Amino acid sequence: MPRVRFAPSPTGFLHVGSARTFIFNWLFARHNNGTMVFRLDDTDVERNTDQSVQSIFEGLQWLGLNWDEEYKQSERLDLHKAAAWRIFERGFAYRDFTPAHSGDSGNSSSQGAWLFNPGMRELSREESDRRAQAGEPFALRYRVPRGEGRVVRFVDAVYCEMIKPADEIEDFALLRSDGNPTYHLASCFDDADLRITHIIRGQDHLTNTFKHVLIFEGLDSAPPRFAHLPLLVAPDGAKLSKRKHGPVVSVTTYRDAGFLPQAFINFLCLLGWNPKDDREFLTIPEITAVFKLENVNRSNAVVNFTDADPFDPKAVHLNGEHLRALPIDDLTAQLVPFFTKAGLNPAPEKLAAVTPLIRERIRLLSEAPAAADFFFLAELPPYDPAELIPQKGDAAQAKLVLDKALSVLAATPFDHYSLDAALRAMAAQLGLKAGQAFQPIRVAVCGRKNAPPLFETLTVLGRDLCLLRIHHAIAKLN
RNA sequence: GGCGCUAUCGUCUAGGGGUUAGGACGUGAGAUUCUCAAUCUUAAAACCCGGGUUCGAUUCCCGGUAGCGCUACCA
Repeated sequence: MPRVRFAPSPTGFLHVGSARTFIFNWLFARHNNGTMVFRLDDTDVERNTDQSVQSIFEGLQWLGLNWDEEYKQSERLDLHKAAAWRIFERGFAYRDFTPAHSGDSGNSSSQGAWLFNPGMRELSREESDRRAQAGEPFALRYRVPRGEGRVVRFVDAVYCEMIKPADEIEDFALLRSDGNPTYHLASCFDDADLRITHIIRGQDHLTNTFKHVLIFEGLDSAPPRFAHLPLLVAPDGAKLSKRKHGPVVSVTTYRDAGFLPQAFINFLCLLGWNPKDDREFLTIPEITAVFKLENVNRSNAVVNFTDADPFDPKAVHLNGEHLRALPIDDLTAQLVPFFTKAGLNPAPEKLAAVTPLIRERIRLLSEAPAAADFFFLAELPPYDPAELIPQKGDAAQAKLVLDKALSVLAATPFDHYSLDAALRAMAAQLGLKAGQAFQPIRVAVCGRKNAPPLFETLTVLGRDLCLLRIHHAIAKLN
């Protein structure tokens, strides 16, 4: 039974790259009947914030994908330290008494020397113990095997076989001079201890993985399988970052803009993975059914946002499709908070009647209030009376139509078929095309030219309101 | 600088020694229609460059270039 983990560091909001990593882990777990572990990698006390923890949980809760076990790395600190010393006792690590680097990292000239700190590696156990005893500060470093032909290798599910000469891997730190474990140690120990079988994570860890397999060896633990995911990058090519790109990369931004989680997930899955057929609109069960790490590709994917439009057009399009796939009642329920936020408080029955009229006209939930406000406003916002006049008509004609409509609507039952028949008859009687006759009425009633189909709109609005608005429109024309 | 990864329409991608290089988004045109949408049809749009291997490379190999990543006692 596979066990996978998602291990975010709470140093900022949950961003779309992390979300995708979570999703791929989740899909792999669910596809293989495995276990999903959530682990908060919160060892960096300096940069961790509660707000970030909050944001991560908020984002994941919105996605609606669950996990089976939950851990906090900071609660396992003693375990990590003990693990480091076990590695030391097994001869895979040594104390390095060299003072920590003082800032400047531009050491391109010191080629070779960076691999390890000369001398320290060869210090006798006695001397090492004595200096430690004397209180001299030190870091604990991994003793990377040296010598001709020594290589470190692993097989990545996405990038295939990876091999690196051990001589190109530096003696990296396991414990800092303050005694605290580094990320690499904590992460690997936890992965081993939690019996993680597959590590699925961003490709930015691909080269770190060589160090990780070394740590697993020091831990006397068989390394898990690895799968590295291509990175999500911004249109400028840089790795998506909270720092550079701001809230457009935050999952909650998508939520607040009215994306459906299933659409967002669908979109993210298509970045670096595809089902090998021409389907693009996919439900979560559909994706789960066919998800394979082997179908993950190896090149970075651009999330195509701009200053003008913070969302990738494809994401928006997919959201529109998912919106339309939703049962009306579900969509209505999703819409409520967006109307509330816009200051409209639609009666539930009325909103339920409006939803089908706007469903094909919005791509984001947040677009709904602007598309349907006239259904709920007592008074129409001001509009240009010129809009009442159709293309090849004039004010007199518009007024004629509206006057006539007044009497027709007063006398017609307010259902779709009756209105259809009555208004078409009216148009014919006036010698006008349907479009010409309907525009004045639509604008009078909706306050704008582009709106849902007329008869349905009238029905939902109700006779009284329609007549009132037409009266107002006539007044505007005078 | 070193090491690694990657390279197909603007973007996401399929494909693969011989194809009209396929799909999707976006863009243009048209159909439908009471407007706008939705829907349907359609057009324009791509194999980074140079060498090999081969009868034939966009595909395989090598090199270059570019982008990205790693190169911390950050994660």
